[in-house]
Amino acid sequence: MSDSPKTLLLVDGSSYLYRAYHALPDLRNGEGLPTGAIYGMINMLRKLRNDYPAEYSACVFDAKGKTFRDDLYPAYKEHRPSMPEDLARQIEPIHEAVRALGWPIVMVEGVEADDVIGTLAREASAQGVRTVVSTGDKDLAQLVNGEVTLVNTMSGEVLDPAGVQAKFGVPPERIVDYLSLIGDAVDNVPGVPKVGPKTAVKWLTEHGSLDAVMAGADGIKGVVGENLRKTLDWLPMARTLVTVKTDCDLGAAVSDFHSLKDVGEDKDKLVAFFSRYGFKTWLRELTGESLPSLRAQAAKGAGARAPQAQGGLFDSAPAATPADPVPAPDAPPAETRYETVTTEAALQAWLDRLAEGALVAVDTETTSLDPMQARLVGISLSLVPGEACYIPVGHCGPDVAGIEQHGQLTREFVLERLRGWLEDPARPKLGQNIKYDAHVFANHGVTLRGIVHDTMLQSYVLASHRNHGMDSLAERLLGIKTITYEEVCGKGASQIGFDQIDLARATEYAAEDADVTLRLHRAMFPQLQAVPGLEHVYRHIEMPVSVVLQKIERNGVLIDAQRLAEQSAQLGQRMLELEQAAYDAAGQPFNLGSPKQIGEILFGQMKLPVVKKTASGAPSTDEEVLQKLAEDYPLPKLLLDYRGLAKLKSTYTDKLPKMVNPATGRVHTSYGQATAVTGRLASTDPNLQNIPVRTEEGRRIREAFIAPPGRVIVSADYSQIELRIMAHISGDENLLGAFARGEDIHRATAAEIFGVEREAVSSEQRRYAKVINFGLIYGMSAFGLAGNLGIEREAAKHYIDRYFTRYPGVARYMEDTRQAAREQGYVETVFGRRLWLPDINGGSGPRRQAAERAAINAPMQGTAADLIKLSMIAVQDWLERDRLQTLQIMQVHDELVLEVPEAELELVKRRLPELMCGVAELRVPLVAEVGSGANWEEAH
DNA sequence: ACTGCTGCGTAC
DNA sequence: GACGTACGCAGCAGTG
Repeated sequence: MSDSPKTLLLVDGSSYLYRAYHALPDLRNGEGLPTGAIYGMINMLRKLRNDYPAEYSACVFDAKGKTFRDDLYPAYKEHRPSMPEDLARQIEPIHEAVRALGWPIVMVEGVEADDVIGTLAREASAQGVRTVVSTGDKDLAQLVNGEVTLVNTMSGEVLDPAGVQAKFGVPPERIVDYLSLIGDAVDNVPGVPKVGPKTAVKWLTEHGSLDAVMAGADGIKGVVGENLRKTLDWLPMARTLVTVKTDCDLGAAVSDFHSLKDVGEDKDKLVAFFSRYGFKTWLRELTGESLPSLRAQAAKGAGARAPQAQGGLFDSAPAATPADPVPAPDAPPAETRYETVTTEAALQAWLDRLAEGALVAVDTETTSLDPMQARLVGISLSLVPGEACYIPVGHCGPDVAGIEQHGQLTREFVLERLRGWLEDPARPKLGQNIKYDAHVFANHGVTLRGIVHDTMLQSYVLASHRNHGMDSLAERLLGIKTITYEEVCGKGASQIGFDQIDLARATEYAAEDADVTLRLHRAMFPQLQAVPGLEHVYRHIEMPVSVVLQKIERNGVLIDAQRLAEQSAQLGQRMLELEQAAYDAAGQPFNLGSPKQIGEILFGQMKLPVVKKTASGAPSTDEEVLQKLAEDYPLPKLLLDYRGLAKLKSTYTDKLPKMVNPATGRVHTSYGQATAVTGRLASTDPNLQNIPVRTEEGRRIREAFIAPPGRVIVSADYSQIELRIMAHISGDENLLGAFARGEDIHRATAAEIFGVEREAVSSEQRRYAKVINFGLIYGMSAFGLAGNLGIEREAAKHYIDRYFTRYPGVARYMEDTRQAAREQGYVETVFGRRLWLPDINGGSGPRRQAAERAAINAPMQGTAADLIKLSMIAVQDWLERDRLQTLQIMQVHDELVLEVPEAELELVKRRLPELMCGVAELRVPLVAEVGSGANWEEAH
């Protein structure tokens, strides 16, 4: 063994092509040519060159031509989809780039890349040269030994013999056996049916080798044993196919690996290439245009950033929506100065700048996406576009006392120095979804105050139907391709925490976020100010409610987990009984949770009539269908009952206890404030806006939403809010009159439609009227109404006509709204919130009709959302002003739920509905109904 | 194992 | 195609 063995670096180019193509977004250069795979490939080769200095290297690609495997097994790689067009167009450019970077390319006709790599690695080993193989393909793990290592450049994973053992459960020399057993679906090489990684490892561990497994096949029980015996004849062929050859004839061109030397970059070619494909950052590096020193320092050794967008990237905005400002195509790249703050002096310098009182963009990096669990890893700040700092406080390793550790200031020290500014309501702050950052600071005992702007909410108010993520906003409005979190931390199983990222790379990413947030504000806020209604919604509804939402989320709600567990047990018991009954009715067991299997039983075996089909053409088994079939057969009813119980158990009684935060003992939902296009909130993790209420069974879940001792739950909901808004907007005299007189609105509607006195309305008639009233809000057609009521379409049309005759203002409103939507491209709420409808003119028939229904619904749903948001702001303001102990804990679209000390109960029950009804003066009275109790069910 | 889609069902 | 806005479950197919 030599003191310094030489290294051969082999890149499995073919496997990386696909991975780079799929992993990266659809990048294109100025000519519209796809460049994502090219970019990924160059990036990867540069990184490899840096990480693994090698005396010899090559990039290996598959070549044309049949291989020995095709001859042995004609079905080899059959069914594999052909290469996507956009990738195929990048192959030639990739070869060109690889050559320009100085890498030898090896392609041998009739030999797969894997076999080329195997052969070269073996030759190298024979001559005492180490080999590093860079690949994303697990099959090559069979090549690993003392001299050959595998590296997955995209995940950073390095596999030596111990690594292979750890990853696969078998050593490298058993990988071939392992692959033979499980097969390779991608290459269309079958293994033993029903044998996956687990079974393969188990067998190989027990018997030692594939040969031994085959020899002992008779002793293996069960279906898998049966399958193994059936496959015995095939397995030798499978082994041959999955074995990488190490003795190929590579021809004269690559007679041995000594010829595989890096010839160095061809700068002229690279310059031409980078400019042709629009890789501006790399171009700048090559042509020596220096970057600002701090920026360059931050970028050192961390790979280049993605190329800048050049115009082809911008999705074309629907004609009717506001045009995004697009930067001039030849605008010079913005210069950036990003600083990593790791000393007391540097922190003080930033504190001095903060003291000047300008608007500051704030962003936090953390350990978790869960806002209540996230721990602070670093803070970034920006006061001037292009300039930002990153203050790391939690990178690598546990906390220790003092003001400095791991080359960073400690979290306690930084937060104490920043606390005065962070908590000062007079120091204006800006963020992108700053509600999240407020939670993070709160997790460390710091109350973020002075939140005046949020770019996510600006985007939402300007165009609620578009994306509001920072990366897409930056691209759309600034023409900047930002570093994504995924690029920094990876994704899926290989994702690592931000605290693991080195400070230079972390600064690049985090400081950019603060910088970009500030720049986005400067791009969007003037647009908001240009439309008074939008500025009003932003300033007086969205920004203040954001602060309230953060408090509500933090308050959380107390859950009686014990009670839910009991319910789960009962539900599970009854499900078992239903399951058995269903098996008996069907004559065989099947998965009751699988619509597909239900369909096979009902419509395949039992030949029941197909009532309707799903979107994909399969026979539907939804509630409506089962309901109908249940009239004539017993099984559908069992399935219906089972489904109802399964839903309750899986979604609610099992799930909610798992969502209890261990630190607070309560459930903390997150309200999405920029999710629903109409202005409504959305609740996630868990969704507390769809807790059952309609059935007796479901309502029991609400009994588990409780108050702690000495407190009660109070709930107040707006009565008929959307119909009231319809009356207000339409100005229909008849409808306004009914509300003014405080009538039961469905009864009044029934009296009008059926032409009877209020007192003479039957419950059936009232039910019809209720369905019609709801249908109107949703823009329902005669067809829909007929389906819903189970009546003829003609009859439904008759009722609708009758309705519009009695409420002509409503008919006028519907038509006016469609008209306005077509002319303006948007509709508005009473408070000026806009909903853009790109399909209202441009869309195809069905899409345009859907847009028309959305146009009719949005002003009502959106105004209701505006009203309850104003209520939440007013209620929170009142509670804090009067220093009450009452907490707001939930919002469910037209309902507010509070947790109230008994001493404040009477006050809250009186004042809460007053506040809710007083937030706006409409042409109809607003009515809120309030209730209280030991749990949500009692209060509702 | 992970991802994304389908089918279904819950809320207002 | 036919009723608007959401979230999330289990199953399942495709992919690594």
